[in-house]
Amino acid sequence: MLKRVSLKDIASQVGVSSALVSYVLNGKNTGRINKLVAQKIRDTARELNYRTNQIARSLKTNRTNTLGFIVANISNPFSSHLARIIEDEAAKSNYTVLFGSSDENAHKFRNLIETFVNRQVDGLILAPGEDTADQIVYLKEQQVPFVMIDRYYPDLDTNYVALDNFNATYEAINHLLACGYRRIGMVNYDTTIFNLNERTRGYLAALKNEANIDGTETLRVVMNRNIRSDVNKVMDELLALEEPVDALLFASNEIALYGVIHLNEIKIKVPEELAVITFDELISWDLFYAPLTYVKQPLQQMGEIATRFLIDSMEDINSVQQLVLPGSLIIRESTRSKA
Amino acid sequence: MLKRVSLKDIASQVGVSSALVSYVLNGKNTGRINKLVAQKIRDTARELNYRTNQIARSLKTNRTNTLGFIVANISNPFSSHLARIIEDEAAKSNYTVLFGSSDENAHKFRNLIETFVNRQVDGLILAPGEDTADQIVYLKEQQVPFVMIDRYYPDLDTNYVALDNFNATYEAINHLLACGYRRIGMVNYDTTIFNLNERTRGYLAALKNEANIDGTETLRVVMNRNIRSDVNKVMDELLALEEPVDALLFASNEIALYGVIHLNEIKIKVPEELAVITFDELISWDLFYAPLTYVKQPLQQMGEIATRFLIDSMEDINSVQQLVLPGSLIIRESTRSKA
DNA sequence: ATGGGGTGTTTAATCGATTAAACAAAATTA
DNA sequence: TAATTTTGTTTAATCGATTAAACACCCCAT
Repeated sequence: MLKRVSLKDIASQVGVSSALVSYVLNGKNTGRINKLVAQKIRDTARELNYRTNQIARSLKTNRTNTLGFIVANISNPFSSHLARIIEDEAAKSNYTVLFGSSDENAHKFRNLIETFVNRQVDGLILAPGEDTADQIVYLKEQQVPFVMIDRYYPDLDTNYVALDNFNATYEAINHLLACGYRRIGMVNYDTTIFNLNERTRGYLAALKNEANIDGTETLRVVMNRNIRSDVNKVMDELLALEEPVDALLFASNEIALYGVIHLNEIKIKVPEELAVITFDELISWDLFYAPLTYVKQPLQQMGEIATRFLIDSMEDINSVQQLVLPGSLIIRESTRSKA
Repeated sequence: MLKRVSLKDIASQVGVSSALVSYVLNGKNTGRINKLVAQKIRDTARELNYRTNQIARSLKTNRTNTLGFIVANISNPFSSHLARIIEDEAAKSNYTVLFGSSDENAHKFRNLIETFVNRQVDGLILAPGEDTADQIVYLKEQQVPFVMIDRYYPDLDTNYVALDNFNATYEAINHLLACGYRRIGMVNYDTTIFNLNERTRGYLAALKNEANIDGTETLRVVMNRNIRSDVNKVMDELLALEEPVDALLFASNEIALYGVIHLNEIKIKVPEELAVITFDELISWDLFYAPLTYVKQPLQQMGEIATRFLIDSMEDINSVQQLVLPGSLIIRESTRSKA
């Protein structure tokens, strides 16, 4: 890499001190600087193609103008879409975003936090997985500004923005009931993650309150380690019940992907034999012959608000803001009303 | 953010100079340092939870141990998968990867390069879009180590690793011919991007050499700005020809996504009425009732090799390595042999 | 003429880590 | 015992930018 042009190079070329060059290029002390000299400095900077050495600047100012965003899984479209939104939003406030993917692994999550903190990011946006509460507490102790997105710990007094998972799921189930479905199953992860369990709670509450049905019988969980085979297994179970399910709610886009592929394999007709609802807006849902009904999350808002909350926290570490946002149900072919 | 622990803090706690602390923690000068003192320093560092200030280290060493990866579009699974591979590969050599998405926009591409260079990344991995040749030339002039991946300029003497697009496409067409299809169409972008045009070249060559067919008549291009409606339009055209196409090659996963959704809409049966081949391994291909045949790119290899080439270039800026890799055709339902 | 107020610019310390070179004390050799 | 090596540690410069404080003028009012 060619040696880069520094303030000093400009200074010596123009014949002034590097301090003056710094003042001019940063627009400080503007009142007093000789206009001709200032112009000369600017011209020379352009001519030499000067670029600030951000490393040196950061060392002195203790700010990197960088945010870290740790997603659960970068290859999940939910994460990559959010990443895109946050990147754009942060850019408006002159921040660059670094990404990391924890792959739902607490150990990797910890490493990423460490990496980001070592690189002196100014703040963190986090979608934490299981067993990460200690890390969150640590960040709070260290007074590192951060905000949680999508996932959060309700008991911890931290910034967060997330979907109102309980009500979003409640409405989804309500929709199925309104379409005449009664044997409604659900497939969720076996997890301690709050927002996923809120979905289960919404499912059970809707069935109970709206139709006096006990959903526990048709609720199934799958393990992250053998997600695909587990999904296949529990679906087979639910469809082989004495009174089989006639509708199925998948608690995540990942579960739904495997679930729908399995429906293709075992040639179950949607929605005639089984109605399907899932979470998140994926183009994949349109490749299926019966485009899937889904709970759309307000990604744009979530990303913007998270960035806002974080920046507020960076200005005042005591600022704590929390928000849950409503989802919207996008109704399509896969939940057509029962004849 | 709490004031962080520095070398000096450890030094004063132990009662030695910060130089000695630096030597110990970096394992230099190991021969001469008193073992007890060294242990004490290490213990104190742990006790105070010391983390190197990478900013300060970078300023001095002129290395950030950071690579920049600019993808064409982070929400394309091709990109995010590659990002994941490169991240893991780079980590093995102790590099962190920063990501940026140019969204196929030359202006954004330029900005990202600037951002990364200002932040002193040690090297760049690039998937450049259209009109970016000037940027590539600039990087070469500035002697910034970089490698191109997936996309490259054949005329520029730079590092790259990419798919052998010509032969991969040739084989895909050959497969269709072998299955008995004769009216084989192709939908590609209207672009100057080399690797995409190689696909067109492979398509035409295979038809000509293997079956003496002139493919130009069934070749269609779409514009990036209205990609979805263009895809719909050209597909309708090809299916409405006097002699309609009985097979279709989509030149990218994005085109195929829209294309297959359209087939759902207009209820064309795959493969009975139309066989389909696409590029890239996407889970989406399995949501379609006739799982799609596709050209699989050797992503793992591409990512590993690109990282390798880049690191070689960082050690010796004159090192230039180029490689094209074969794809593999994954044959499935969407190209079943004609009865 | 003297002191006060602008104006324009420079000096010098600083951020935290690295590292060549210097130094001091102990150990070894002559 | 004096000279030399070895051992253990410190000094001080450096990376490049920032910025408070100092400085040197000039102008003007008392």
